[in-house]
This record gives sequence, C-alpha cells and structure tokens, in this order.
Amino acid sequence: MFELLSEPVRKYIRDKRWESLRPIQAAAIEKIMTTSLNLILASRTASGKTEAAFLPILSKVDFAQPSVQVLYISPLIALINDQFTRIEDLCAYLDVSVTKWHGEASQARKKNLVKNPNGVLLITPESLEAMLVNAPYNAKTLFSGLKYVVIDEIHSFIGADRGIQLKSILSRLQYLNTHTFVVVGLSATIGDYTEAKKMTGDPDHTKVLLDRTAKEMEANFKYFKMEAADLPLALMKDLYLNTMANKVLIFPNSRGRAEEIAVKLKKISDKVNGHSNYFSHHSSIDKELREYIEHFAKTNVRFPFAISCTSTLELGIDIGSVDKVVQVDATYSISSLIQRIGRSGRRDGEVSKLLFYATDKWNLLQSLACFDLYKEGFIEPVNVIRQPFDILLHQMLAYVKQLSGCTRAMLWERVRENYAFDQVAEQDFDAILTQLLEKDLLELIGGELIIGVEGEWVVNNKDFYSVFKTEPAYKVLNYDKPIGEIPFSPQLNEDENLLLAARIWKIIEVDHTAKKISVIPAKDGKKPIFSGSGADLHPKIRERMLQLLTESEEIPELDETSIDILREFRSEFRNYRIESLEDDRPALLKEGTIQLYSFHGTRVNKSLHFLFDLIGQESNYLEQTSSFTFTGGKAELLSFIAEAIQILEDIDFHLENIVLTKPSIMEFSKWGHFLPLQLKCRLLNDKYFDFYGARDFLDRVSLVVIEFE
DNA sequence: GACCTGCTGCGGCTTG
Repeated sequence: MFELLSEPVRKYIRDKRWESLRPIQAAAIEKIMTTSLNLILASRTASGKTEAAFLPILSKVDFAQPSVQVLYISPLIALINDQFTRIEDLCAYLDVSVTKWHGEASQARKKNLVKNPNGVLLITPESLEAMLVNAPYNAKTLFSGLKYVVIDEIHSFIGADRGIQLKSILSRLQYLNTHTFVVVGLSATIGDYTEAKKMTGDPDHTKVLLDRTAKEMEANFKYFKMEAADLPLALMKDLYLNTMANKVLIFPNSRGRAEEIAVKLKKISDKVNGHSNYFSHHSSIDKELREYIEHFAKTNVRFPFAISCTSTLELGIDIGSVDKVVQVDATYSISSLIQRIGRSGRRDGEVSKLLFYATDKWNLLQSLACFDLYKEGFIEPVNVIRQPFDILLHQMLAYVKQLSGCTRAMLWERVRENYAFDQVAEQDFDAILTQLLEKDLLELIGGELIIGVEGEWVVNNKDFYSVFKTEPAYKVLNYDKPIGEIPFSPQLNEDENLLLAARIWKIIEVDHTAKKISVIPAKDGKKPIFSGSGADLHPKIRERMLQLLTESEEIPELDETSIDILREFRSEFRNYRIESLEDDRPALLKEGTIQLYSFHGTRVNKSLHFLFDLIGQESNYLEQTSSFTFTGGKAELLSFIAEAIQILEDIDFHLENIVLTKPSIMEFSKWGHFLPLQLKCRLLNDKYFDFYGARDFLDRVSLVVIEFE
C-alpha cells in the first residue's frame, strides 16, 4: 500500500521509522487512494486511525486550489489542539497549512484563512454552525471546493442530538459545494454500523473498515462495602497501595466522587511521604488547570501520578500511556468501558490493566455484566430518533438566519433535501413552522420568513449554536485565580468548605449577582454537590446481570470478598428459579409489599414508573436495582400490570396531560419546549420514554415470586 | 445518588 502514497507522505513515514503500516492504515490507504467511497474506520484506540485517514487523503488531494480541501471535525476543543500538532507535523512535508477553528482559537488565523482559503481546517460542529448562520459567505468561500471531511470519535455523535445537528450541518455544507465531498469517520467503539454509515449521508456508498484486534487485558475485581456517604477507608487504602507507584487514571462515576478520591489519596500519600501528583479532572474544573494536568501526564515519563476523573478523559486526548485504569463502580455503557480500557497499555506489546472496585452488590453485578459483554465484543446500539423535531426546529431557525430570510417553499425544500430529517413529514414541518410564527420566533413579511422579535433573542445568543443544555454555574476563585465552575446548591454558603480541583477550600464570599464564589485553602471539607442525571443503561446490560445471577460459573478475576458477595447474591436469586431470561422476572414478597425486579433498561424503567403512577399505584422505583416496590402481594401486582397495559391504550392522552400539567418534563431537550403540543408528545415518546419496550415487557413478563422469611 | 460536549460580534478599553 506504501507505493500508493505520494512521495512526501512516504518520506514522512520513512522519517518516522515506521517498520510497517497498521492493518487499518493499509486498508484505508487502499480504499481512499483507489475509490471515492465514504469510510468508517473502526479500530481500537492508539491504532493510528488519524494517520490511516490523513496519509492517503494528503496523498490524493490537490492543494493548489483556493478552498479548504480537508475538514476535520472533532467533538472536543482539547482533541483539536491535540491533533493539530500531529496533523501539522505531517502536513509540513507537503507544505500544506493547517488551521484550528474553535471558540478559543486565534481570531487572526481565522481571518487569514478566510482571505486565503486553503489546506486543512480543524473545527467543532458548533463553530461550523456559528459560521453558517453568522457568515454564510465565509462558509461558501472556505468550503466550495471541499474534498474530504474527517469526523473524529464519530461514535460520540451517533445516536446523539449533536450527531443529528452534525448531519444537518454536513448536508448544509454539501449544498454550498460544487461537487460531492467524501466523509471518513473514525472510532474505536461503534455499536451500530447502520447508524454510523448514515452519518455520511450516503450509506450505500459507505464502507466500514474494521480491525477487530483487541488489546490483551488484565482485569481484577475488588469489593468494599459502602456503609456511609463516603467511600470506605479500607477501599481508599487498598486503592492507594495499588496506585502509589503507577501512572493511573481513576474513573468514579461522578464529579463529587472524583474530588473525594483525589483529596483522600493525596492525604494518605502525604502521611506516608508518597508522591503528591494527585489530580482531579472533570467538567467543573477550570480549563487551564485541566490543560496543565493533561500536559503533565503527557510529558512526564518518570514520576507516578493519579488522575481521578469523569468521562472528560475518556475520549482520544493523548495523555500518553498510563499503567493502569481504575473503575470505581460500574460504567454506564460498554462503549464507555472500551474507551477507558483503551487509555492504558497504548504502546505496542503492552497489556491493558483494569482494576474494578465495587461498593455494593448491584454495582459488582453491573461491572461484571459490562465486562462480560465487552469480552463478547458487544457494544450497545444507540437509540435512534427518526423524527428529531427539536433539532429540526433549531435547524429551521438556523436556515432562516443563514439565508437572511426565505420563503416557506424554499425552507421546506432545504429541509426535505437535508438527510438529517429524511423521515420528517411535510405536515410536521408545517406544524413547527406555525408554532415558530405564533411564538414570534419567526415572522412572515410579504411571503418571506424572517427571524421574529423573540427569535432575535434566541439566534443572536451565543447559546444558540449548540443543541445540548448546560446548567448555570458559579465561578470559584481563589483571589483572582480561577479554580472551576460549579452549579449552585444550598451547600454553597460562607464558611462552608468544599473540595475542588483535588484541594480543600473554605468559602469566604458568595456573590450572587456576579455569580462568583471566593475561596481560600482549608484543611477539611465536603465533596461538592452536583445535580446531574446519570446516563441511560441499555437493556442488554440488565439482562446479562440477571443471567450472571442464574449461572454458577466462577469468575477468575474476582477477589475473595467479591466471590463471597456474588455467591451470596446468586443463592438469594437461585430461589427464584428463573428459566426464561427474556420473560421471567423475580418478585419479592416482604412485610405486605412486593418488589418487582424488571432487569430492564433505564428508558423502559422510566416508562413503567410513569405508567404505574398513572394508574394511581405509587411505586418505590430504584433505578440501580431496576426495581419497583408496591404495597400488596402477587395478585395486586398482576392487576397493576394489567391496568398498566390497559392505560397504554390512551398513552397519547396521558402524555398530552403531563406536558400541559408538568412542562418541566421537556427539560431533557434544549429546543423541545418550543414545539407544538403534539410534537412534544411524540418527542417524549421517542426520546425520553420507551412505551413500545414497556408494552412488550408488560405483555411478556412472568412473575417468579418468592416470600421473604 | 446520578457523565460529557461548545460559543459570535461588537463596543469599549488599553497598549505599542
């Protein structure tokens, strides 16, 4: 394949002293050099996917033309900054210029590129959106001759609102282009190839190149029972001993927990004169601090360190190789687990090392289920929203602004041709349009649709460019030094202490007008309170949890305590005699209550809970155990199930009712609250609930009841 | 008890 590449690119490879091309690189070179197919490159982390795309693209494209030739799109600014150096290094061999374009990139460089459009551009979807609505002429100048679009970490877009927006943006870019550009998507974790192919807009001309080679991995499971709000001391000591001499990433599932771990490990380390390289890394920590930590991890070769983090360090940002990855309690998805495993053992011949800690039996079970499915190569498919009305509404506003007004016919034509919305009917488009006019977001003047009075506020706000919601936050400052930004909670009062950026602070002043919190260092404090909602769990994970309970096979990676806990847990459920994993579900009778374990995914559980509420049977719903507890016995539960099935017949009426009586239910969608009632309900149905799954569950469920003695 | 992601243009200021 080497021979297919252009001479400057071959020189680059020789200078790098690569002995051979990786399988994904060889395959991509062949396809890109000899065809014009769109591609999805799926291969594990650190397998050279970026080069797999760029070596042949740079060999093939003629950069003499006055247009950006290659557009690289990333979900993260940090990833752009990281890839910039690598791509620039490669492009230097061809005398091709590379430009960063995102909210924190240099304005001057952006202006220069507009004056002289050329080379490779690295950008975020939101920056593309901003350019399209604010300066469509720039987009036209820059991209009229675009040849390739490379989408990095494409799995983070697939099945997400941001992915629908990106599809729409690609469609809008294609409209400006004189010919068709080729799309190449990169990812290590694709669970749904059909959806991945649809990202390119032309699934029939999209080929998936897949390298299934997995990294060797060592996994260990440990168990420490959580008795209070804080992590048990024994766990912390064990974690310290297992990480003190290594470079590690620790993934608990929340920002608060990440702080708790960083501060406690540092405390233990101080006591025994260990190293002091303990950090926390998550969305509430100041950007510069985060960059410092990333830089430290990347450049430091000699010293051990530990970064306690959330999914901020899950995607491809190169922080060098770590020796070990620690997962505290279960991940929400296999996809996330794969990304995290990929952070360690990045060099050839290295083994990925993963250490799981569980703090209760349900988390142990969930971790084992994820691990089991991971070994089988399962990655959860995404929840596909066929009619994304909320994103469509946003894109309709974007179109009107981009076109500086247009007729209804023209707008419908654009939407109809936009592959992000190919399942949307004209009458639904019209319903949204009517609503936009009614709310003064749009205005109709002389047959032209223009941005309305209310619309001006919306589209001229910098919050317009993104399709996801963020909560308002307070800046935390130590004198003038920013530490981070955290959402307001009653905990934030003068004289309270809190943990942030792996340090303990005392609050000396809360300024509600300026939304600023002044802090000084302190000795002891509580972890900050965050009001997030966890990610949805896929039904397959819960089903595997039930399966693991009914089996008796020993799992070699468990420590003694985990073995005992699992054995006990299994014997508890053995009494239920589950025969069909699909239909049989345990129900526990205890002191006049009955607890139904659905072992189903989050969306179905939310739907079941909603249905039980509707029939007036308030249940105690616990997502972690996937269970519902009612007053009564088996007969009552059976009648609740029958009633729930009954009420599903009128679900549309009940959805309308909930939207009218409790508008806050639409908070899951940033733009959904502008939709007409009918479409709000349909969006709730598709995105928030899963009544189809709930109906299927209720129809098939067969109760296996056991009485608690 | 619960993840994450991004951000224009312009007026007004300082500085070289």
